Amino acid sequence: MPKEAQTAQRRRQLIEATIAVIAKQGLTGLRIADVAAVAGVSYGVVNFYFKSKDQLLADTLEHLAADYEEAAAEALAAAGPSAVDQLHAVIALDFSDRIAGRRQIAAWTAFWSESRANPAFRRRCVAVQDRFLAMCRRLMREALVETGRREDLDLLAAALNNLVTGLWVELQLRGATREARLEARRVCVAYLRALFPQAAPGDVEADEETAA
Amino acid sequence: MPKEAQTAQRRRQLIEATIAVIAKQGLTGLRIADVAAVAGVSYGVVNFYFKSKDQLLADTLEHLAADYEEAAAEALAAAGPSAVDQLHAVIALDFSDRIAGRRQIAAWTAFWSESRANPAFRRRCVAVQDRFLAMCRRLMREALVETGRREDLDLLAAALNNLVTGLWVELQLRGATREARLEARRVCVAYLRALFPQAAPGDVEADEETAA
Amino acid sequence: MPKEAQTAQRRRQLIEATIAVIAKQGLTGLRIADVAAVAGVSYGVVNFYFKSKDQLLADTLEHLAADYEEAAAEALAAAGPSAVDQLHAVIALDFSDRIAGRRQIAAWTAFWSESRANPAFRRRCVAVQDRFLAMCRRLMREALVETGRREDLDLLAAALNNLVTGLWVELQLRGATREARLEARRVCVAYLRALFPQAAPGDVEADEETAA
Amino acid sequence: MPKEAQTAQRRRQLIEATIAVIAKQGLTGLRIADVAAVAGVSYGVVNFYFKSKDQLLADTLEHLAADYEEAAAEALAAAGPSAVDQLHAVIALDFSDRIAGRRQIAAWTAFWSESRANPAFRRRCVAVQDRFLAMCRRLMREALVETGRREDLDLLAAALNNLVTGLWVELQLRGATREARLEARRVCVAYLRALFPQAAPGDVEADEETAA
DNA sequence: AATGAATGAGAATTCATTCAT
DNA sequence: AATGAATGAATTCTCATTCAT
Repeated sequence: MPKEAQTAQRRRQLIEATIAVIAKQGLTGLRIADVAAVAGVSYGVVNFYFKSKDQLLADTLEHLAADYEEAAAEALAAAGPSAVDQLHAVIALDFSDRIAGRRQIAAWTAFWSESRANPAFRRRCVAVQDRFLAMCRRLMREALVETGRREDLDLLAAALNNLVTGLWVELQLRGATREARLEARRVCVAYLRALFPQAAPGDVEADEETAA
Repeated sequence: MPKEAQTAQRRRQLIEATIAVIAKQGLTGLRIADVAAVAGVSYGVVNFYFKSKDQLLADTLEHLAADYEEAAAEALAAAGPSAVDQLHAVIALDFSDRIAGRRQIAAWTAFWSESRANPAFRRRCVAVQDRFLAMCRRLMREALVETGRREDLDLLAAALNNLVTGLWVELQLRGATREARLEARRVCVAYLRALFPQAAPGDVEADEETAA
Repeated sequence: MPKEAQTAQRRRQLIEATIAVIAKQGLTGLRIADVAAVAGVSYGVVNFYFKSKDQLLADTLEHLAADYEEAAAEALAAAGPSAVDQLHAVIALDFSDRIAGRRQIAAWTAFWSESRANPAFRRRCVAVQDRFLAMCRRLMREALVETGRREDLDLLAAALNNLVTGLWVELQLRGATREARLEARRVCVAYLRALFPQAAPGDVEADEETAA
Repeated sequence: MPKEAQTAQRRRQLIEATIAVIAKQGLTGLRIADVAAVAGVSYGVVNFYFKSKDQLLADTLEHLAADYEEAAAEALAAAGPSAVDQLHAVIALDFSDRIAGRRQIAAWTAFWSESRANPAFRRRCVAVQDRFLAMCRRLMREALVETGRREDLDLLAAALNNLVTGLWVELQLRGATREARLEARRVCVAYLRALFPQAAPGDVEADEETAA
């Protein structure tokens, strides 16, 4: 393996260990030594690849955010052309195993909670939300052209965005099992159905395998 | 002042200082010494009134939760008899200064994020959510009797619940200013309007003073 | 004891322990834990009274420098009115037990050696040297008025200053025993005698008890 | 280049880098990695050519000392036959660019300061001083035969020795610029003139180029 | 020979907790 | 009750040294 790839691989491994430790012990219980232990390396390695614990956390958030944004782009590209279908594709992604695994959700909620104290966290979290909200607005605008306009469209787009966020907190509180994620997705779908009664959404259960 | 009341007062003062410090420094940045400094007492006092830092945090969450539950009961009692009005009253409370102040929101998100690692936190947070969800279900069931049934009522009630949660995270990320809270409330109201188009809600602006 | 005095006392105790450890282990071998052990306290105490190791060192240098300047002022005040007598008094001080003890000399040479890398050290060391040089110049100017002018007076004053410095390094290398300090003083006196042959200096041996 | 010569060359390169790093960061700030970086090699190389950091430092001191002793022998050989001339030649060397460069002076003062804690350092530093002192004694004895005896000759020879040492500390504190070295040399020359008024020394400025 | 990733001992620092005053 | 000095466990970070490539 070329050296750069190996470095990237090691960093990724440590970041994933970090997310796992946050999920298990919370951000307040995160110890460099535990990260190293989970990654199966000596703890010196962590400070070798990340200048400091702060840097490790910043890079962890960046990894999480970039992964989400990438997955969202892919999901949109893979979905059908209808705006409603695209909304459903995004919702499926948001509660998929890849994106909304127990560990990722724990990490996201940790970063959200620290974001008032850490400007770098805040900026990155807000950037993700901004993009997600813009996407929701665009898709809902298109969907409502198809199904009939509403004057409070931006508020309803924000509601979708924040509904997803709130469901993630719920998953954090109750455990992001496969069943819980499916139920969360059903809540979102119910919301979309309430808004777009005419557009028949795909069956939640049926989609799951594809999304996971 | 009788001794017990004075003790309760001191504890409350320290708990509020704890919430303020969490808001400023995050849970990872919370130091007993800072709590004491904010409360204007020496740090020995904190260990005098709370067995340990863990206990201080548990009591802080309890304070937060009890305060919310009490305020919700009051808000329901003060609202009109219509289910839709009661829903609006709860929403108004959820984004009021008393309940959704910058500091409280920061504390709530912190407790949520640590709840997987701390069973005591988890239990208390889930209890609050359970009650809120039950209330939403009951009120929406009643509201839908008034306005027409839906089969996915429980999902829509969960959506309301989680929408509020998500909006709190949004407030945490973007700052819980008065204007931001008002906007969050508008999002909730838009959701309710989408569900109950017939029921004309009160004006958001007009309510604010009452709720605050 | 009033609280402030106790704090000052503790700080002094730790600074003296620091000097002792530098003398024994060198600056590179200085460990906070050793300082605490020598002072007979737990190592937390060191960070309690000094924000950091750097601060401890800066305060140690300040202590050393202030002590020297104070002792020099006292020595001058106590000496006779003749400039030559004052020069001899300063020399006696410079090799006295109080000022040129084994430990102090080790500390001074350590600070000198680090002064290029540490601007704060450099400033303080230079300030001491500046004052000492100014004093030498003034006294030698007066002494030479008494005994006959020389055009290279400033150079000869600098020589006295640097001779003392060099003798301190010599004491560091060979051990600042009482006898070694006495010998160092004899070297200085020989220099002064070479410059001021007419002015009969006091006997080195006889002075020692007074100076120590 | 034969293998052994290449090895010697590499070692010299690393030793010079060590001296440069001591000058920049002090002995407490010396890191193997910095030495390697200054030498332009990877840090593994340092441990390849020197068993340990301690060994690197010991070899650095040895290099410094041997270089000085060699240069002194050359300077004496190159000087005229008169003892006073030889003294002046040694003084010129002591403040020459080759011997008293900013970096060397920083290294010497570092080794002096650590010499109480490190017997190997102490022995080597003392050996240099012993030889220098013996040379001063011999030359001054001869010079005084030429110009008239003094009973305190050994003390005056020690004074010369320590004056040079002290001036090096001064250069360490104030910066060993060309001008500062020239001034230091003037101080020594003034001292020699005070001792040997009859022996007209060469002009300090004129000598400089030869010495450097 | 050279490189630099990996290791882990060692040191500084932080900070909750204790307890004498 | 309140204070804050003292303690020392726990943690981060540094960096010399090892060693596989």
